Order: sequence, then C-alpha cells, then structure tokens
Amino acid sequence: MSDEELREVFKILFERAMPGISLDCLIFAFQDQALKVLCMRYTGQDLWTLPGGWVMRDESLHKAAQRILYERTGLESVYLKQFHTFGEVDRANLKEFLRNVNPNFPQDYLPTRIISIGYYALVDYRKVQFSKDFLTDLTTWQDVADLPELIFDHREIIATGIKTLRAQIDHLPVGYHLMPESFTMPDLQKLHESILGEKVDRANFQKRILSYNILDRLEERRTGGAYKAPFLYRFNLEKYSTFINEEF
Amino acid sequence: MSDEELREVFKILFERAMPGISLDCLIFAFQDQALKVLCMRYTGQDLWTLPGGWVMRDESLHKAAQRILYERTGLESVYLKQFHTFGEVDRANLKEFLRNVNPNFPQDYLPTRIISIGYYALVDYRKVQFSKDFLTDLTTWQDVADLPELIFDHREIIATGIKTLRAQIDHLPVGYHLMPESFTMPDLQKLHESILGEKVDRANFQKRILSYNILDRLEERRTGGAYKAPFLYRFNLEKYSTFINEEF
DNA sequence: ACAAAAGTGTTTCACATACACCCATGC
DNA sequence: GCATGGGTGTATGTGAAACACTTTTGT
Repeated sequence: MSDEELREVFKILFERAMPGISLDCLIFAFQDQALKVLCMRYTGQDLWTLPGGWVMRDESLHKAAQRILYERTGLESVYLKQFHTFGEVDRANLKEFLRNVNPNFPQDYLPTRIISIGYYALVDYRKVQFSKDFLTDLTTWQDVADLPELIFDHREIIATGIKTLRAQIDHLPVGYHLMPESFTMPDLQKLHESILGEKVDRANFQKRILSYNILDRLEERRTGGAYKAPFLYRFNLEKYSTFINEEF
Repeated sequence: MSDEELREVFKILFERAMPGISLDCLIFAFQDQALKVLCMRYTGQDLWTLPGGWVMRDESLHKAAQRILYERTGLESVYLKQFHTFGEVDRANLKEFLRNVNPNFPQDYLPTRIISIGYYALVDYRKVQFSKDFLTDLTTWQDVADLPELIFDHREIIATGIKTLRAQIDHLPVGYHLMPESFTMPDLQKLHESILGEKVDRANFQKRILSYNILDRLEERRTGGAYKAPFLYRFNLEKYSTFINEEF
C-alpha cells in the first residue's frame, strides 16, 4: 500500500470513527497450563500491542468490542466484559508513535491523545483463528506471567484486567469459557492457579468446585498420561446458568 | 447571556474539550439515615441530571473527575472511583435535547453522541457547597430509593454505580468517607443498610465492624435522644489504612 | 412499669483449611 | 517397590447467622 493510499484509508477511517476513542481487548485463553493473552507484534520490531480498534460513530461500545474480537479471532458470542477506561493524557500518542515507525506515513488524521476502553474476553484458544494486520507480522498467545515489551500502557491494561478477573473468579467459575468441552479437575485447578497467581489446595479445590454443582462427571478418564488417570468433567450449561443466577 | 454569546462559549468549550467524551459524577452522601446522590434540576422542568462535564484535551480522566467534583461541591481530595463507561449510540443526544429546551440555542458545536465515563465520589454532605449552572436552577440530594425523572440514561448510571458500591462495601468500610467525625454504631448500620438495600442484624453488624479494628470508641455517648444512649465512635485513620492495605 | 433502642453473649451451622490416607500408573 | 499424581475422608478453626438476654432511657 502506498503512502498516498494509506492516507486515504486513514481519512475514511477517522471520518467514520469516534475521534480519540479506541477500545483495547484482552483476549484471555488457557493454553499449556498457563493463562495467556493474545498479543500482536509490530513488523520488524520487538514491540507488541494488544488487539484494539476504533469505536465507530454508529456503534455501541459493546458492539465495537464484539467486532474487534471477531476481526482478530473469528469468534462470536463469547464472554466479553468491560473493565476499565484508560485516559491519561500521554498514555498513547499514536501520531508520534507512527512517525517513529515510518516518517513517511500520512499524519494528518492521527490523534495525539487516545482514550481507550478496556474489555476482556474469555475464549477457548482451540477455536481461535488469528488474522493479519498491516502494521503487525505476528499474532500469538503470551503468558501473562512473562510478557514481552508492550506499546503505550498496554502492560498496565493487562495488569488491571487480570486484577478484575481475579476478583471475579470467586463468584464466577470462569472455566466454563476457557476450558475445552471436557477437562480434568487438575486442569481446572491449574487455570485457577494461573489466574490467582498462587497454588491452591488440591482436595479443597475439588470439593469447592463440585459443591457448586455445575459439572457433570463423565464415564471416561483421561488415559495415556503417567500415573493415575483423572476423571473427565464437562460443564452442565443448565446447572451453570442456575448457579450464576443464584449468585447475582 | 445572549444566544450569540452562548454560541461563542460553546465554540471555545468544545475546542478545548475531547469531542464526544463526557464524565458523569455520582456524588454519594449519607443524609437523614438514607443514601443520597447529588442531582441538578433543569430550569423550569421536572427533569434532573447528574453533575457532569467534559474531559479537557490536556486533562486526565481522574483530573477531570476531580475538577467536576470541585466545581459542583467545592470539595477536594475525596474518595473518587471510576466504575463504568457508558457508550450506547443513542444514550445522549445533546443537540436534540438542547434544541427541545430552546430552539434558538446555537447548535453548531453540540455533539449528537456522547460517551460518558462514570465516576462516583463519597462525601460528607455537611462539607458540600452547592454551585450554580446556566441550565439548572436547583441542586439537591436525592434519595437513591426515590429518584426523580432523570435525563438520558442517568438513572441507569446511578443503578450501575450503586451496584459497584454494593460490591465494594464487603471489603471497604465506606463509612470513613460518608460519616461525620464521630457517629454511633446504629448510624453506621443505617448507612450500610441503605447501600445494601436491606436490613442487617444489629448484633452481628456490631461485632463484624469492631472486629476490623478500625474504630476508636469515644468516652462520650450520644445523649439527648430517647432511650439508651449509644456510644460514639471515630475512624482511626492509622488502623483504617492498615486494614485497607491488608485487604488488597 | 413499660416500650423501645442499645449492648453483649450464646448456639449453631456452613465453609475453608490443613492434612492424612488410599488408589492407580509408569519406571 | 517406589515415586508421583489423583481421589477421598477427617479434624479443626473461623466467621456468619439467628436469637436470647441485659441495660438504659423517656414517657
């Protein structure tokens, strides 16, 4: 794309968007026994960004979050929640940033201050289809305990999002959105531990989760692995809904 | 102020402000045994609004909230917390609203869509000095259990704010910000009850609050009233801070 | 004396915690 | 056999909930 074409793209984009208002999306998933968040790498740089986008003039915040999530993952109707709005004056000078990336980029329409609304999504990473972006060359899951260098205040956004998630996990069995169809109790425990950032007692965890009465134990066990084969469980949607409604 | 002068005021205002981004402030206080929220009445109408304002281009969200709070109450350095951002497309068509109020108002600079960031403040109503506004003629405390008709989605904003406050009260002894210097235990209980919207057990409340070890019992009791004179208490700032830090 | 409100104590129960014990599996 | 992980049971402690009892004060 030529710089002149890019200028035209920017012009049209920023005419359709709410000026200075973006939306950043924390897309959480549970992969390899760890809590991950979807990040994108700027082409040719060791600098990463959260997936985000602009809020369009004819689009509610929630719709914008759904669209951005769909654009980046191909997913629809997943758990999505607003958690904080970030508005420090110097948090995201996009014009300055893109000027450093490439001084030839057209800068007429770029904002120097962006207020960003933070949403987080809980997804099953097996169902995600990564997409491309004209500024980035790689999209991957990053371990929240070992994050790369991130643009602007995106590290703080992740920290705030995790804090919110942590506060919710006592009331919401978030596994429903993050685990595959069937899973073992030790797996679910690892998920909780990676969200809380600390170990929990095995026996007590099992008893507590089962007492919620939202899981069905399957006949099979997970065989093949070493040691004793653990039971497989599945969330029972009906019981799960009942539980959620009772809590709130 | 003439319409022409008003036009000039609008012009200057909207040049300095972030376009389409406002900030609404729920100012909570505890008065006459009930949780109140500060509302302002539009001149000559039975329609109310929350105190709000625009986020200036050189101002962070938190600074904007502090300024708006100061403008409306004269208060500085009070408890202030962001709780949600409201962004439905049709939530606040200011241009349309002001056209209905007065078709002669200059409308060139008015937005048709506003995204509003919700903050709530906890204040001692005895320290509040109400201010004037060119569109409103009355500023008062409204009982959250008996609200008047409110503009736009302000009723929903209040509902969401109270929900957040309710979720916080288990961890935060909010009385510190809302009660006067000294108070009785039954008073504090009434505060909690008006936030939670339900009665709580007297004996258990007393034991729980005292177990936090954040109050000093004073020598005096509140005399003059009927029946047994209750003890007076005061928040101990040092113990209070310790408690807050332990919780988070 | 009595009613109403304030303060304190007691019983019970739910739940989390700690930890012990047994089972299954691969080496 | 033994180390490791998985499943279950038990004892203990903490805190909430329910409620009884006592004290104080104005009428």
